[in-house]
Amino acid sequence: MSRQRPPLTRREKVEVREQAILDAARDVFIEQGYDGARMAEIAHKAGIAEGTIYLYYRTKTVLMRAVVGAFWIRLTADAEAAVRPHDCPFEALQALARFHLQAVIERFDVIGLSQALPAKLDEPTALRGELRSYVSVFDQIFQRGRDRGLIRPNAALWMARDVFYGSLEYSARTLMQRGETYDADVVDNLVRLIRAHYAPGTVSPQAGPPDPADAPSLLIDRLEAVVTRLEQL
Amino acid sequence: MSRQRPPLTRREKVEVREQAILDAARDVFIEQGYDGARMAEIAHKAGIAEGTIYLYYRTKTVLMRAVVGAFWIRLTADAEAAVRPHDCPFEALQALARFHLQAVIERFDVIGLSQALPAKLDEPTALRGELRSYVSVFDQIFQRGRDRGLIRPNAALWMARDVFYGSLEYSARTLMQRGETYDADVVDNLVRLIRAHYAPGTVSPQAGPPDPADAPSLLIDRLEAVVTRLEQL
DNA sequence: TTCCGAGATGATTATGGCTCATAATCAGCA
DNA sequence: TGCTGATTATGAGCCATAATCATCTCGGAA
Repeated sequence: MSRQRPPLTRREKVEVREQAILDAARDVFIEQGYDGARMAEIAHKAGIAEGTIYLYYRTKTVLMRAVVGAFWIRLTADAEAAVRPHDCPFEALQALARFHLQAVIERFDVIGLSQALPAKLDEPTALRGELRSYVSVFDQIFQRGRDRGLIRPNAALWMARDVFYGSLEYSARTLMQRGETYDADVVDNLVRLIRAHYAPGTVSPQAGPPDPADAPSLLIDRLEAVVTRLEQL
Repeated sequence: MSRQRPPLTRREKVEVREQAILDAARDVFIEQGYDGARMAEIAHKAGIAEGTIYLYYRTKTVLMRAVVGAFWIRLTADAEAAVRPHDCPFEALQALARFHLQAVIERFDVIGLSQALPAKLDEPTALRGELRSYVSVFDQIFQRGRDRGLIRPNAALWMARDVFYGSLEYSARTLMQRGETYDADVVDNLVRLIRAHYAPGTVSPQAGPPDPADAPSLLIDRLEAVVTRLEQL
């Protein structure tokens, strides 16, 4: 519709080409898998010659890493959007769990590629950043819950995170194997599970019941310790 | 030491060769990954010609499937052995969790290959049986717990299973990324988590109104959490 | 108009999975 | 113990495809 001739600078042209390659590569990788995808087909779909790809991405593996990285960045934005409306941490957790389970099932192929990828690259730093960003959406919710006193303060955040993402990923796999799709019960079960274990006051059944008589003196001890720490900042 | 000439029948010779190929393939696949592994090297290590491999395994993918399948069968036997001594279901669960986390960390490479594999095979039946057997070690323990009334009778077994294996697998990944190894706390945390949620009678604190008596303690919990975050800045 | 060089091209090379014509081996038999 | 047909092993070569590189294109500066 824009009648005006697009004044493409050199830099812009490069970016357009780069995006075209990325788009074509995404389609072909998803459809054919890593090994099945042929660079010739990607080049053809992007409307360039085969050799040109290598001016933008040194190898096939690097190209797929770029595709998968872009995917995670997009997914992170979507997850944040899904979580934003919820103020209550547990509602946010529920929303994130729903989003993640849905995403893993829908985009199973791409996510599968992500896991196969790191082994291929020499630098173990591959994808780390993107994955870390995605996963930290959970961390922020968990932190908020802790600040509001809805979660035990001594809970190890990373363990909770592992349970959350690990369970959902595994559930997605088994759901798909069984030929089923998204299952709300899985999400509910997981959120209740985490809630039960990380709720404050709920003394974990491992340690013995605290002696009520100790309560006031213990509280004062802890209070003094915290004040001391504050003073030292 | 056996002076006697081993009377190898044709069938026995075939089995020996098959095992030699499997062993060589396992080593090379682990060392080089699927794509990095060259059939020529596997053949060389097995002491046979390249073409001979194809008399035993039709393709490279089929060969790796055999390697991975044998691995899971062995792992299942080991897991059962680790669990056997424990009569109490929760002790058994703890033992299984320890074993699994250890195994996933030690054999991360092979297990990673397993996940990359199914996508490569046309038949979706690939590996299903072996994985199902391995995973059912958990199921048996959970069932026993239910029979003895230690676990809510209405609990969905497969969801518990997903949480168990999913959490451990994901934990193993993050532990390794962090350069750490086996961590007993992860196992303890998970077992307590499952115990808290699946114990009978324990109504999950869905929306438990906070007991006013807990207020001071909760306040300090929150204070400690905030200070901890402040310190980490 | 000529010239330049960054950028694009695709024929060519290198690699590795897989095939197949041929050779080696073996059990059964006289 | 030699003969024989069937079974099993071999590795040079085929082919698909990732990656390379000599060559070409073309916008813009002189």
